[in-house]
Amino acid sequence: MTTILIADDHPLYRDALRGALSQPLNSITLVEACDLPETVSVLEQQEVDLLLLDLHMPGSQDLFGLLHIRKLFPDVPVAIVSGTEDPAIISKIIGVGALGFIPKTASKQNIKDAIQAILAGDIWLPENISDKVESVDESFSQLAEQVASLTPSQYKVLCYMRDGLLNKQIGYNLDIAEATVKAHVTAIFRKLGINNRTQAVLIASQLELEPPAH
Amino acid sequence: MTTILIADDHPLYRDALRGALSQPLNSITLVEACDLPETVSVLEQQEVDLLLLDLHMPGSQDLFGLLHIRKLFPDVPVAIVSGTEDPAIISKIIGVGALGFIPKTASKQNIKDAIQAILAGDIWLPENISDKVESVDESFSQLAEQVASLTPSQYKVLCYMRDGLLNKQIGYNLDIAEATVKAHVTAIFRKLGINNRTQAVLIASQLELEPPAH
DNA sequence: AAGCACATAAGACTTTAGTCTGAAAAGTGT
DNA sequence: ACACTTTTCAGACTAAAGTCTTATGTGCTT
Repeated sequence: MTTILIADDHPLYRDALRGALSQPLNSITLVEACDLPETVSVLEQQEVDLLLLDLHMPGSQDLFGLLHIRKLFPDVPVAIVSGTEDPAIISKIIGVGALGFIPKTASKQNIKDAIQAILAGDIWLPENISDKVESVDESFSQLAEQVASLTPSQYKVLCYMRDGLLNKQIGYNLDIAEATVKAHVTAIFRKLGINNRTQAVLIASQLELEPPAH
Repeated sequence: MTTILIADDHPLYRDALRGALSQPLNSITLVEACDLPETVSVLEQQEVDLLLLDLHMPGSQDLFGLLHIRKLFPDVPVAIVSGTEDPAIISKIIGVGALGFIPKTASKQNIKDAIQAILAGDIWLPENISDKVESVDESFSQLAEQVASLTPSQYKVLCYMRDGLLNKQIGYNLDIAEATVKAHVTAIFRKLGINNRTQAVLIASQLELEPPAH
């Protein structure tokens, strides 16, 4: 019995994925989520054998969200579903720990192949670009490691910093004291090897892959 | 007599452009620049009838640099040369005031056509994507307008802010007092409708179009 | 000549940011 | 049970950010 979690904010595409999965694969359980917090919540509650994650979900923040998931649930295989087909971006996705990349233009047969490969422990990429995917450069993987070393609370604080909030506002949102926020901020700076919040915001927004579409 | 300025940091591609231009068009003068400050310097010194601008030049910062050029020299027609072919990005480029977009994969004939069209005052786009280019949404064009309203000094200060520098360091780099930097920073906040530097950095980095390649 | 935008900057001030020390509670894994 | 990490936060402090006011000089426009 295999459990697959579909995390995508687009209901229609969730339907399409469900359709592509239910037919070829039997004895699977499908679970769905439409934003990042919900995805985390599902992963906490039940065992999941494969996560199909859309990079552009609300709260996901592209690679930033993927790093977060990888950090919290290192044992859950993750395949990224996205509309992008840029080899440079796909390289980074793989470099950050995803086991596969499924373009939204993939056929049902491709999706089926991909999922079976990933469930078997392989890395799966679209054929036409698998040779274009290179290993990411050292500075990026170092950055990814540093961001991945953040604790969940530190991650949340960094998310709010990236939205331009003051420490006081972050504390209000997370329902903790400003002193605690400051403690987290200092810890983040240490781990990222920086010394002010502007640099932290820059690092966080470097993990965005596309310009904001809205 | 027509003067064309080629601004591209890649010497080989400058050569290629030069080759594509010297043959079909006669009675033109070619000038070259390899980074943004040099481009500005050339535009200050001589009349230029067309600027072929690479978005990814050192110091250029993508749309940020284009906005800067458009602000300083609103009468100089600008065509963007870039490797991207993403319609969303091209839409923004046109929305920010460029008169044309020439993909780096364009043929000599295409380049010739493009330049003649733009010199004649038309907007030129690659055929295969000209129908996919949409008008950019209101919030983005409003953002672009606000950034374009910055004075040259304010632009420079924002550039340094975006690099994570302190006011004191910015003052040292620009050889002005920290008090002056603060005055500029406050003016920038007013124009952008924000109240702290984190938000300024976010706006500036939203005008980046691709993740840093290096 | 007068007006205007811009750049420069000092002074005084309030508010955030950020560090350091220390400490207590809660959870995690062995 | 023990060690370890994480989260929480206070107090005291230094540094930086940001506002407001005022002012001088320059260059450009009308």
